[in-house]
Amino acid sequence: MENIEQRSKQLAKTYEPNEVENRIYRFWMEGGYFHAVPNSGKKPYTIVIPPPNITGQLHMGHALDNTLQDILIRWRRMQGFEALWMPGTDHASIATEAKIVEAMAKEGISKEDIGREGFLKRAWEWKETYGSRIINQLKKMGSSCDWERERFTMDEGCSKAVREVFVRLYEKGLIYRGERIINWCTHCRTSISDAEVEFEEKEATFYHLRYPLTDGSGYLELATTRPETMLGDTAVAVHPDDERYAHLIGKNVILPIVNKEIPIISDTYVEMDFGTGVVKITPAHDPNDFEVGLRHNLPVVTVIDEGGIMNEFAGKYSGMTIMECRKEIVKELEEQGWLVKTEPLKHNVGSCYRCRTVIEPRISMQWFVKMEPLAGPATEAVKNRYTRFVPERFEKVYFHWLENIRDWCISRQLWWGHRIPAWYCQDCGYVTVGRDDPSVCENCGSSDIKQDEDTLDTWFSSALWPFSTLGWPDKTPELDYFYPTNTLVTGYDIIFFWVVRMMFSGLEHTGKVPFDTVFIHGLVRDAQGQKMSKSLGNGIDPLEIIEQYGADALRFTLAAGNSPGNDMRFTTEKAEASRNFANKLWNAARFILMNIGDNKVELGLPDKLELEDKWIASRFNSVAAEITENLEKFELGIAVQKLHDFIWDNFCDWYIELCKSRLQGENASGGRQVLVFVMTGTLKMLHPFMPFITEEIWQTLPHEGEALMISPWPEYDTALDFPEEEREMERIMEAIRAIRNRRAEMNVPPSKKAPVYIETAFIPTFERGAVFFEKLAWASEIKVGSGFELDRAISIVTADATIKIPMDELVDKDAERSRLTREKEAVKKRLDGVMARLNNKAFTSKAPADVVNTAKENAARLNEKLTLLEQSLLNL
RNA sequence: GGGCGCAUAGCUCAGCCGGUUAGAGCGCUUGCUUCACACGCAAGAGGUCGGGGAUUCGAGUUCCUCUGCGCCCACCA
Repeated sequence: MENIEQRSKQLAKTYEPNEVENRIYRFWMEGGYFHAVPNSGKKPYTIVIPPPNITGQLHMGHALDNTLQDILIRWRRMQGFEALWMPGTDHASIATEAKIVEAMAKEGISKEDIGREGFLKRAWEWKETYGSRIINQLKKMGSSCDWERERFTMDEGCSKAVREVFVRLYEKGLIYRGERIINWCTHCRTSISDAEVEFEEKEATFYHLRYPLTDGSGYLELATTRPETMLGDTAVAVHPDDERYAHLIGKNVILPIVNKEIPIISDTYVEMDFGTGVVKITPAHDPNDFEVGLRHNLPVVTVIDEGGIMNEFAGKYSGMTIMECRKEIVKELEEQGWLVKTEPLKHNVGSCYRCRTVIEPRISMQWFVKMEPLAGPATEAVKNRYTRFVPERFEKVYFHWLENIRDWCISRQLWWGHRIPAWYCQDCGYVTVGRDDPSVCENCGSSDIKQDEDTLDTWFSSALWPFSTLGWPDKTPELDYFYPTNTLVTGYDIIFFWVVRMMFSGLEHTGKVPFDTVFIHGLVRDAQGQKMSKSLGNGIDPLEIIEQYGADALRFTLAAGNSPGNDMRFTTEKAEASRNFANKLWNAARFILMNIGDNKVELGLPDKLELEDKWIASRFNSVAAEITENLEKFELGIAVQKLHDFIWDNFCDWYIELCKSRLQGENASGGRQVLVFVMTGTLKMLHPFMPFITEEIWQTLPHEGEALMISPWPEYDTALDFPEEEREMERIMEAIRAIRNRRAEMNVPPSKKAPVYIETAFIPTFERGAVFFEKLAWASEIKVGSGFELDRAISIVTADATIKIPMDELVDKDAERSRLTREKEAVKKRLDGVMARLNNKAFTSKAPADVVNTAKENAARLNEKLTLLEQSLLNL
């Protein structure tokens, strides 16, 4: 307390976030306030962080995601929950491996040069160097994660969970290995899952080719966008019902250039209306053709290798890239007369979501998770409301995806990741899969076994994140207490990648849903509404915003702009407005501190409350109730907006102003007490949104407890409910606004004070409020009563009072008359509207009582105002 | 081919269960060296809530339909 004066002197005129933020964050860390422990006697509330990639740098998406999580976790912590925000990072196999390979390339080293061991050593070093970068950036945001529990998807515990899950699923027959056609990225040189393929409509050329019938009776015309794959054609297909070709089914055609006989088959996969109704079948390089090939037992001829180069089966084209080969083939087909025509065609092309390289469907031996048995429970859990989405519409997306799900290809031809725990016996061929690394074949005992070279899809480990981080598969107190977690906060763009997989994994392995609520947010876009991206270079760096405006301003901007599930635009103008708000708050605190001076301030409200005290207390109270409700409903944007309005409008623009004269007089201590009470209470509610500045101010003001971040959340208190005083204050405020309005219209400067005569039926109210008119309505003198006889005065009419201000030289009776008449007409028009409703039997009989009552009160007020206006006109 | 979202003040967006005179920030206009704050104060202008129809005592809000943007999913080569 003794340092308040000292502190208040230190308070700069404008808030300087940078120094404050680092100091406050350290203070929280030293206090251990972020740490949550099991079985504390409190109810748990848990959020697991979507683990950022170790390659990552904080971008606006992270900033939004983490702001929302921190708001929720701080709020729940203050509400008295044992709030755990579980942090960590993801190894991000493809992205990380690509980065390391890239870095090595600069040194002229390739993966093969240093081998698997050497590569992994480098990768871990890389992780040690860069893995903490994103974590430090999250700290700059103010994130109150339990850093003592920080995890990594490839740490010992997570790896153990991954191994356990793999073995369990394998033993249940839900993981299998097989030769399938999968999505192959020729750049990353690995398979990727269906979810990792991004489709984009592209302009292509549709080549119409003709293949001659072997019996010499003619040709079969077909069309393709990929002529180079004809080298791997093993059939042509038509629809069984297609009369045009029915007589040809079973006959053969000669594959041009290759000069090989291939059969004409029929399959319902062929669309009769599309192209010529004839499709060339290349089982090795097209997923549909692969299926057709299976149905018809067609041979598979692979002509493209894993690097996107034509292989030895491509004959003379061997060694060419796909595009080179296409060019050559088309040229040759044309020369030989097999090319009928070309036409432009728009069609969907899949590309790798990491590197944008066109996906090459490719047959290879891979590991898969059988999805059908897992998808059912995941669907049911949401249908039965064990987990819900906010906003709800995303459930539809979730269901749809699960309904159409195909088996998940989980093996990756990468080194950085969890290596597949399968060992192949070189003698008997048996596959040994186990929790511990085997030294011999489980089947024949041979010691000549080799581990699978592949690693698992990154998402395989992230899918376990909600429980692997809590200790699963061990039965830990953490798992028991914090699991299932409560809220999962993420963007709609990773529902498929992550949310779905956590859902079915959680259900399969723990028997419980991993979280009760999935809170979905949208993308942060730039000022033009474009997606922020590296290639466009339009990204706004959150760290720069923090540097310039402060972390609180960044958070406020993101929170205020959040409407569940919707995208938002980020502009520096918004950040600036948020910074201004922080400064407003800062100065309100400065004002209070200056007025406290050396005085001791008792905590809590004073015994005797003035009218304005009851008004602000009552407003504060309803705001507390509303905001809590908004937060419960995940309406964070609305909540923070309400706080903003309360602080700026009610507290700063009115209450502080109302207090000013009182703070100079006898009753100053009560005012100081109320100021501190409302300010600290408001700081509590604002804290989850703007943690740094609120903590800093709170520490400076008289307070109870060691930190704002662990002080109790304000609750609605019936003792603070003063509806009558709120109405009274409204009457006074309306009168003050009306006077200000009139004076502004007449261009009367504040320096020109004038007496104010108030004629009203609410004499006690206005007598109590009289003092406010001096400062806020520039009154030189106030009289409250009735029947004031004033010769040259302007009249200002509210529903509750007629205010007269003598201003000889400024009064123009004609202007007054026309103004009052205009106002009268406006009031009359509105009154007519209300009366029309009240005279409508259908309205009075069908509308609920409170709506009818409001209308009646309204009519009464309008009536009153109309009467007052008419009187003023008569008295002119 | 399915599904979803958005369309409200000059700009960016709120607006929950339908219910007084539709809000905020920025911008704009006018005035203000008011002893917390010009990153401020006071006052103000600005909206037939995309078009049409329906339900209702009452619709920005519900339903249908149309238009325009945007997104997601899907194996017509």
